Amino acid sequence: MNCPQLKLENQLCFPLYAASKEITRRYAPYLEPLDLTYTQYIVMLVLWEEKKCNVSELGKKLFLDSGTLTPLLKKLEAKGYVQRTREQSDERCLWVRLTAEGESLKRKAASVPKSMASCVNLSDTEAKTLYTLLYKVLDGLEAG
Amino acid sequence: MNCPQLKLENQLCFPLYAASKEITRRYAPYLEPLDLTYTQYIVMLVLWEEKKCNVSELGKKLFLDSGTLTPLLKKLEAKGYVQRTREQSDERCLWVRLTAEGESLKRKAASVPKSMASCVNLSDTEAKTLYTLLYKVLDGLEAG
DNA sequence: TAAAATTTAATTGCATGCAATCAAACAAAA
DNA sequence: TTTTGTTTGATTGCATGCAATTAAATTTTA
Repeated sequence: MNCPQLKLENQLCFPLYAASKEITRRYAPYLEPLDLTYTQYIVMLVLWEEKKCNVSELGKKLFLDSGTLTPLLKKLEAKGYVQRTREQSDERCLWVRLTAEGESLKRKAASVPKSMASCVNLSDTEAKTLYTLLYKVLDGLEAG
Repeated sequence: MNCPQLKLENQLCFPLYAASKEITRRYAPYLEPLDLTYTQYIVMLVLWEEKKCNVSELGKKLFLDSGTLTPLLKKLEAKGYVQRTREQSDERCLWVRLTAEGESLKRKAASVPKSMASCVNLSDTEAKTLYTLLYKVLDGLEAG
């Protein structure tokens, strides 16, 4: 059976999947000194901006569910980077806050984005186009 | 500390990571009737083209290592889709071949790419641009 | 107010992914 | 031929990811 649409080279999903994995793998050496995995790193990115966030907000921002976040946040707590505390008035709500150590880690992380950018072989224009198209895909998936 | 480069919205990696995950998740309902996960699906894509492939070739094409492929291929074998046999002349080499059932699954898979394309909210031109940029990233990572 | 529905995390089970290591088979060199 | 190195998969251990379920707390409704 001849089926061009089933050829690997005709899939859009595949370079997306592969590039994502390879990029994540490339982050590892830069994140290792911070004792962070890539997923832990993007959680910290949110916390460095927000200071305080509950699990469902984190999940919405990062497209991650509680099955992923709960154990990950417990690990960040074990490392001493965050604190997990229940809301008094509604104990279903768990607040995640940076500790002083977690806050100070931001300084060490500041150089990571530049290091990574140098690994990606795109011009500023190309990077911006890619960024826009990826968010268009994401928004489309959220809507659909 | 004010650090714009650490804002989530200024990361290129993040929409790449999130879009990849969401797309993979969107595939699940279309692949479920074939009894395939997404990763199993892309392995089958290669085999539908190649008929016969060893583990290292598969890994190179799909950016996956043996720690991922070995158990996955054993599952495909358990489902009856592939056959794993050692090369006579060099027993380190393991050939993966489609069974008749694996081959016939191609017919059922033929509609998957179109279904998925309808989930992605991009014009043909945008999709082509995205494709090109993603491969540029991938090639750059392989080279660097 | 009592029951039903909703919200929010946590848990469970399964499937990746990958680094590091191991083991077997083969190839090259001394 | 023995040793050394290389290639190829397999194994192990850790960290995601997600669907489905559960449990607790709160809100809505009858």
